[in-house]
Amino acid sequence: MSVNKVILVGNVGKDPEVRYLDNDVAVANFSIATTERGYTSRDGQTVPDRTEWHNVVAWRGLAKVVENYVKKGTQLFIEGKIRTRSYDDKDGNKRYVTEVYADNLQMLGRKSDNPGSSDQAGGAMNTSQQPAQNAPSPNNAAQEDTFLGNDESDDLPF
Amino acid sequence: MSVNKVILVGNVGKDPEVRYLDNDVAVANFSIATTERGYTSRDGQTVPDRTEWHNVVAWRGLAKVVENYVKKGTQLFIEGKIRTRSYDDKDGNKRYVTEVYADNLQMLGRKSDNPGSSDQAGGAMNTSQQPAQNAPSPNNAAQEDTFLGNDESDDLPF
Amino acid sequence: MSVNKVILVGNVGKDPEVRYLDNDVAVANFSIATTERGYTSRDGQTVPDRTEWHNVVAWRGLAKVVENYVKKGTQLFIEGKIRTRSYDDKDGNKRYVTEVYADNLQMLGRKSDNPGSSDQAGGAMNTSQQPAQNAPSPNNAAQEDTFLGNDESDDLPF
Amino acid sequence: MSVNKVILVGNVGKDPEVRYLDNDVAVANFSIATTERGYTSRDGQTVPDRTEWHNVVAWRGLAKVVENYVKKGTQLFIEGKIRTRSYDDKDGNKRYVTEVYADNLQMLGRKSDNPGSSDQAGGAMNTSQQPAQNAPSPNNAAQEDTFLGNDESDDLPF
DNA sequence: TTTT
DNA sequence: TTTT
Repeated sequence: MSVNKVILVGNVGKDPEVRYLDNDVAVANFSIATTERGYTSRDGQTVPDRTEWHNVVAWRGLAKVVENYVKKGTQLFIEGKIRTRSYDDKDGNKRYVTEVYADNLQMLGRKSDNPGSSDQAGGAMNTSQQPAQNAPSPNNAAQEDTFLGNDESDDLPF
Repeated sequence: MSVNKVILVGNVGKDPEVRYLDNDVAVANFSIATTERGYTSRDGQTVPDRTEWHNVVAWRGLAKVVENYVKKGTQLFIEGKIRTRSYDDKDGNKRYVTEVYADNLQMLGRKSDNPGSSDQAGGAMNTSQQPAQNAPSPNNAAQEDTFLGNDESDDLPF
Repeated sequence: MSVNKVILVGNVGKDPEVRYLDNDVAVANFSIATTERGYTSRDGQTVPDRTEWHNVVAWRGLAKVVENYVKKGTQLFIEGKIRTRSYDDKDGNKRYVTEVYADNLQMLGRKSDNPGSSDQAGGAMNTSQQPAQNAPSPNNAAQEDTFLGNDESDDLPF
Repeated sequence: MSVNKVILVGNVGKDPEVRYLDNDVAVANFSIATTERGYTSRDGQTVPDRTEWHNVVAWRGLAKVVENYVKKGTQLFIEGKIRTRSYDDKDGNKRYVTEVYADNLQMLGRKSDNPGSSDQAGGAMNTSQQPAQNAPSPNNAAQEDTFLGNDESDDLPF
């Protein structure tokens, strides 16, 4: 009876931090920036650009993709949800931090933009749409030419 | 390397059609309307309301929710993807129809609006968000039953 | 070159607070809850429901809609963006709070759910999609000015 | 009281077609592909990749961006709405075609990917959020002062 | 802290 | 064909 969805496209600010829990579960943390263009209003008021930094958290398979292919500057598409968690700061005060919990993550740009990336690099990891579970081939070959092999084009509608 | 996402909030036009395949997989079909408000532009031009009808397809668990709780007039939130499929019409011509393949579906409105619905009725069915979460800390008591029925089930299409 | 989009469907926790700035601009603040269903994993682990509270801010026309029609318990659809702003707490420490800045807001449920609402009450206020077009006609001419009126402007705080 | 939103990230199939109506309004048409990864299910069933082609329509400013910077292969983020329109085919039969009417469009990838693009080239065009664009708001009162000064900054909420 |  |  509710929906909590976030969609971001932006650039990663620093190389992500990835750690492994005792049970070998991977967790990645990084921030990504989105910028709203500034402008000058009719009455001459200038509104500058506004950059928002989002703290993103990714788990498991997604965290591994992050570990292997995401780095400072990478442009990403992220689909996830908002989560606010609390923690006690050094003075014992309760603090809150809001994060974007990633459910899906896609590396954007052309292959050439993600040099470190193998074919699977450019691919996507999805904690949700993954139809099977075991998800066999991560994000394989087929993806490389992301585009080419679409002979369906011909028989396309209209 | 790609995203195909649709989000709709609208009202169902007729009672859905639900059928079961040989393998007992349920499939539901129904249409939902979204309406854009019309307006009068500065130059006096009147633009009328515009209603769009979307053909929605739901499978498995989602189809069962549809079967049990969705009917003519029901207000729904739908998350899914666009799919265009072809078929041959009676004259042997190839025709195309574009549908919204539902991955998540939520009944909107108060419980009282969905009389036939039990707690789970008002709930959600989600083929995607599944067992994601991790984050421990709940978030706070007060909200607990904020919204009842939601059993998940997730599911999956082919 | 970036996208920052949030979509929420949830229930308002308390009656909203609406105030007017010196320039008569309205600002509304309220929180809305979204709940993720808990579940029991295959290994018997129970994950409880998890409710997230989102601080929402609406300006101008949207704030007025909030003032007139939104109250504790109201189910809303909200489209907006994430914004984190800082402030100094009583001890002079910099604190951060993340909010959802609403660009579009829709009251959900049947009319009967929103008793105080007139036709437009139940309607939507949209700081962005606004005059969108409708123009039935195919693709051409008639549609032409389809767009004009859209400038939008709206928004933005700070 | 309704929502009709589409979000796509994909690659353009061919160079777009852009034409100008008598009133100098630009209209762009092009198709973009999104691909769902195939997979092998637990029972050994192989599900191949599935590519979906979306017909996109952009107007005015957006169409000009398309004209100048989008070409075959360009990776795009598109936000828009679903629209189905009808037309009569050569045999006088009513046919329907579903399109994505773009409200926002972003070129993805690094600058180097969009060689022809100047700073604004790589930028975004938004028929909705664009605050600047003069053009006053047609639509509704509430929106009127839509923008003006933003001195509110000071008197911000909380 | 990123990007344009 | 729905809803407001």
